[in-house]
Amino acid sequence: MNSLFDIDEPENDNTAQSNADLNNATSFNPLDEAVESIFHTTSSEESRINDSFSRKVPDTALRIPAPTFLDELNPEQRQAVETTDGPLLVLSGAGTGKTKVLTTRIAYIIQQRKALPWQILAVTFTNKASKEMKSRLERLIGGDAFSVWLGTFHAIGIKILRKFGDRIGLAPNFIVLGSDDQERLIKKLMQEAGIDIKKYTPATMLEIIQRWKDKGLLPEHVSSAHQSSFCNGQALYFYRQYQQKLRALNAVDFGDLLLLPLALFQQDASVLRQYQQQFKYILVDEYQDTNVAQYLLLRLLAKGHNNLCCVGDDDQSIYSWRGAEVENILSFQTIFPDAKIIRLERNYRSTGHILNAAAALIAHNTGRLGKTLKPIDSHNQGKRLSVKEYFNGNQEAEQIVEKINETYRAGGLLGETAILVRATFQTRLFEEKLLQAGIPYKIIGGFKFYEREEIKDAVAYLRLALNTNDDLAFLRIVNKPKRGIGKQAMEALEQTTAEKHISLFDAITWAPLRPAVRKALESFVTLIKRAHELTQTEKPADTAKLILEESGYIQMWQMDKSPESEGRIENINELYNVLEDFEDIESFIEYASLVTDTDENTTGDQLVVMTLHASKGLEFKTVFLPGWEDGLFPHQKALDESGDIGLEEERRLAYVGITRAKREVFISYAQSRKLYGQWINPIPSRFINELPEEDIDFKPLCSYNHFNGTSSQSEERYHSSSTFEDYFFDTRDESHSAERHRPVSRWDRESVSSGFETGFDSSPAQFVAPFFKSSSNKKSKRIGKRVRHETFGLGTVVREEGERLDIRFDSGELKKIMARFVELAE
DNA sequence: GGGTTGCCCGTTTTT
DNA sequence: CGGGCAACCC
Repeated sequence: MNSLFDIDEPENDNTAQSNADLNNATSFNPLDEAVESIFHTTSSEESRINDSFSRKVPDTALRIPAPTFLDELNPEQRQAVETTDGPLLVLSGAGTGKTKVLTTRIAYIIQQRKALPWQILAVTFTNKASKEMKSRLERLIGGDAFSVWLGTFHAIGIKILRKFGDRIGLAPNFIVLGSDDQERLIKKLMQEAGIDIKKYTPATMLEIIQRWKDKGLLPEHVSSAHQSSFCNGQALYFYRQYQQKLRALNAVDFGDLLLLPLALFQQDASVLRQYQQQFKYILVDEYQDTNVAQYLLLRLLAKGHNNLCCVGDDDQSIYSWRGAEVENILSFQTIFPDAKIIRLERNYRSTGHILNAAAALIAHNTGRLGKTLKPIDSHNQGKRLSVKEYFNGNQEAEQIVEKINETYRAGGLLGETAILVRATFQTRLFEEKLLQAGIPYKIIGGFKFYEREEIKDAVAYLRLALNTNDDLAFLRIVNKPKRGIGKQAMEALEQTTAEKHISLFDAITWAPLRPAVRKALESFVTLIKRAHELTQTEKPADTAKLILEESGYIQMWQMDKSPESEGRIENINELYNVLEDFEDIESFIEYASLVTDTDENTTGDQLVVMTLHASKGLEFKTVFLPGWEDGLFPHQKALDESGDIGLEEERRLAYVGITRAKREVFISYAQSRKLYGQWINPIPSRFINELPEEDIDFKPLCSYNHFNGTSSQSEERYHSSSTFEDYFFDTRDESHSAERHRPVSRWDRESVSSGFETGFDSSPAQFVAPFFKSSSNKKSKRIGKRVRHETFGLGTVVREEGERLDIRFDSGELKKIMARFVELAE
């Protein structure tokens, strides 16, 4: 068997036993009260709510108004709400009201007194989604919404581990590691083992480990079928080491928040049984993005009452690269033979053209469950999708921003518009243009608040103040600000740590240290001890303020004269604000380790720019989809690494993008794009060809005067391009254009390695990949080399044709010179 | 111990 | 092109 968590195997003693127990479970269970008291003792606030609720059950239930909320549902939605018992899969297409179904379903279950709020488990993927669901549920049923077990998979996992983690050797105050801590850890392990970090990167190693965890596999469960050849097959060894290290630190990573509850359930059937009995109804959002570990968790928990309702859309599965298994949703009916399937196909969001185009696109994928989205107003098709070609990425950004500016100035709302890109680097251009145009905007998913260096550092100070055994926090800040602690000192500390089995912090007392270093470290110890006292007496925000000031950390940034330092101090002040909302530092740290971005909600009327991935679940009146170029979208790496599977996922991403729009879609691509400082010339995305002609309005660059019927300014705009590049591409030799659309991917390093000069940027030389592959396709050894000519002086080789070189001299002149007339200049 | 240079490499990223 | 990091030098 692939996993020891394979729940269909009866020989698994624990599971078999719990199965037997569960078959005896009834909908009313005298154990409920006991279970409740077990589950609600740590969080005082929550237990208060739950206790008062449980005492007032009949009252509260009666006070729930008649279910008028059912009247707001269409027949399919209503069916999805009323089919409460047994396994149910709700195939919910984009914009068909799945959140409404989920929240109404919870309300309905409670109203029908099929379960008490805390007997319902509702899991989402993002904090944002759970927040949204909680507030909508509150509108339906009031304060009871807070008693429902509603949260992300990871938040649920943490809750379970805090309570029962000790049964698998995890102290209740374990810390949750962020990705940087994880990487640091695995890197250290690999270096200690003498691995060439360059060749086998810690990030890749972590990814392999993560995939195992996603599959619910502990090191001892990794069979040959799951083995990895990475790093000469040593990945498993490092997985084992890594887990040991985590345990020694009393830490878990994100994967563990799913994996360890599984391990716990496997090891301690009584714990599993308690949860199985508690959760009478389980609801899952975004089921298409669950991984195997999540699936196993759900299956185990649902064995109690068998009321599992999964909502998802296989066409929107875009996270397989992170371990999500579309298979979970595709084979739902096989796994649960008595499962009902309900399709939600009435789309309340988009126009006919948008839905047609999206449907035609996604129809190119195989292995779908299949569904057809129908618009509410089938008579009005709306506007066709615009597909537009631009000279280059710069012009694309400029004109999209210009277009947005027009509607903005005409009184349109920015909040109804989004620019959705494939890769984060694309946001840079838009940011620049939006800034110039003075349009309020928000880039989502760029820098996460809690991933910023200064925030991580501040949190590390708090962590260490709370627990001096937190070696990772220690490592992060021991020399920040500089205290003169270097490699030598750290090695001494680590050695002492290893010998005496004590923390790095405690090792200071024993380690052999040079006097100056000892003095520095001892005052650090005093500082942290004082910080610890502060945590006992002061409020969290004041504690943080005092620690960061007394440690000299704030001063460190104040002294720093780099342009970001001011922002860093602002961020720390923002952190104090966040801390105001917390009773104690422990709960803040937990929050900080689970929440990735605080500022997911836009303030005021702002345009949003974000990746397609980040846009899932959102909707906008107008959506811009720039950069539809083969190599960028679909992304070359997805194609290279996963072939047709990768292509299909990219196509689903395109589907997600299009279906975000209510009214208008603007797809575009550029003939040239700057990548890694060099120009490349991609071809239009193959997805564009998959859009039905009757749903789109295609505007190629060369024929703008024929196609543009709406605005007379358009022509002028094309010619008033503001950059050298625009001008250059506008006037360049037309003989190249015939080659422009050759279906050759140019999104790789090879294709940009040869090129010729733009002719405008004299120094340093800028390269432009040709529209065609250079006649001699062999790689050139001379391009980019600095050379000296007797009369023209220094220059850079920009093109090579046998012995004939094109050289851009520093004077700005471009000349053809035979190689023998120049010498290499070093 | 700390600053500097030179080389490598570059998706997406709910938690 | 630019960030990150390791080797290298003061």
